[in-house]
Amino acid sequence: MSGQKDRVFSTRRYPCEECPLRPLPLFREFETQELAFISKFKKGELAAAKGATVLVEGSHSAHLFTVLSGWGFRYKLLSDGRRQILNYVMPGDLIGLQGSIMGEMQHSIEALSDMLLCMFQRDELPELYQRHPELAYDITWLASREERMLDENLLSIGRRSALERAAYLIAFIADRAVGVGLNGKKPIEIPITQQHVADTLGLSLVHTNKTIRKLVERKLIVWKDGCEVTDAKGLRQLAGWEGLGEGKRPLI
Amino acid sequence: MSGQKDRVFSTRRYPCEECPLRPLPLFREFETQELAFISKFKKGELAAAKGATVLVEGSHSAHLFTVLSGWGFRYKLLSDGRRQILNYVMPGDLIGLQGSIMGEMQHSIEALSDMLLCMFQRDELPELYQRHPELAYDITWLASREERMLDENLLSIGRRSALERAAYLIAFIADRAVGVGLNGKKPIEIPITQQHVADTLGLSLVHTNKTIRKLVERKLIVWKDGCEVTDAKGLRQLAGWEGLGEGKRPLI
DNA sequence: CGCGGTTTTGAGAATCCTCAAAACCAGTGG
DNA sequence: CCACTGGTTTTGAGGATTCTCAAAACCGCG
Repeated sequence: MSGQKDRVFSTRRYPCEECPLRPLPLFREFETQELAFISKFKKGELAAAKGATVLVEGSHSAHLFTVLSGWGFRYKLLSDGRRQILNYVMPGDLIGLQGSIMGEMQHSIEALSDMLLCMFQRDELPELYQRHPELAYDITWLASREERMLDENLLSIGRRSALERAAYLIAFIADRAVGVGLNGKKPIEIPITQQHVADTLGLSLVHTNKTIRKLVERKLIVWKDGCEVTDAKGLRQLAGWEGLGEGKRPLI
Repeated sequence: MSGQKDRVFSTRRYPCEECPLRPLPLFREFETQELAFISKFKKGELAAAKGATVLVEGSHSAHLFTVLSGWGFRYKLLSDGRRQILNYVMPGDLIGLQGSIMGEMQHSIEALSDMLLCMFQRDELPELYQRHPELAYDITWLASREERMLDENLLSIGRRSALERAAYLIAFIADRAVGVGLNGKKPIEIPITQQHVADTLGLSLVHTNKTIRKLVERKLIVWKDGCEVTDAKGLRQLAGWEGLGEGKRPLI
């Protein structure tokens, strides 16, 4: 289900000044000075292969990361192996902050596809707070955003039916994905298995399969090596969800 | 289920220097200088009566708060009225941060008991970030902590059985409550109804009742005008939960 | 061709839900 | 003091949802 190995550290820099993400309309403009600091803050890049564990629960990783490309997911395990996926991570997301701020990681992160990550040094975070209050504010902003997403997910798992839950999940991921330009072609393709969906929704694999089948019958999605979203509006409608309508956001 | 009214603003100050919470062993020591700033940051106090809505989803409240005394809960509603309680708030918790950082509140907060809240001005937050990086860091710390609690709750709702879920919830609340000295007598008394438990666990009221009854039969709790925890260890064991074992934490 | 991972299907069982009504209890007004 | 009220807890019963177990189908890959 996961591999610890497959990690490749590359010191070769993807210079922040030529960041492929930053030009996207989703992200706010940054001062040259801020950019310079971030560039200095960045210690290198980490390539994680599909299936690799990027961060492990219980560890005290010295790093935190911003996703440059690829997909991943955050999860927790119960002692008997039951798994709950907490959220998905995609380009622009800051990961490992919890561990950096509070010490120990309380969740794991696994790569859903090959990923490229910007690496930052945990112990330089205080310096960032000292010297760049706006960036500090941005980090809090990102933490609040994660909290907001978790609130939504909790609402969904707690109070929506299986079908609504599935529709919400896919609509939610699709919405985020288009924001960061992950839809190369028209329909967004989400590289997940039905086991991931089950572990996200808190359902069994069998029932998840039957639920997804209903979404396919309704022509809201196509399932083919992952999920292709064909009718995002229909999904939102089924879930009774407005969409996340985010404005500009920071990118560390 | 809630009342918008019952809010009493009192300008009378509970001076930060005589904060009843700060001396607790749970909270980290603060520099005189930091304390002075917080004291200036604090604009007054808000008394919320039991059942009052402290913050409403969709609003752009000009304030954020730290709970001085009393209990409350954060929740979200689906358009048809289904309610999900996201977390409980108790003394020392900072609330309304999401709204302050990101603009609009995306959840509501209701008082479970009479509450007393320290009021801060949202638009002075940037100044705090400018002038007191350590406090800024503390705020991020608190946001990360909330995220961590949500992760745990999500795991619980998604992957634990009804009985385990109930045990976890009560053990979790109890653990937090003893930390902030909410157990006047021996057994911790949690001022919630079974409807609250149901809306937290994502269960129906009827099934919640039957589940709680099992906990009572096992002599883990007593239900009498709310929940009295008689065997916290037993609850943790049933839930397969370690406890939160928090170290020192900040108090804004 | 065989293998492992993923999806699909069937069937019976457990969990959890809804509906409905009663019991209980503190507070209120007559 | 008592009847009434509203909120909360309890109980019963049938039904829907979701689960587990088991097996087959499918599919890319070596």
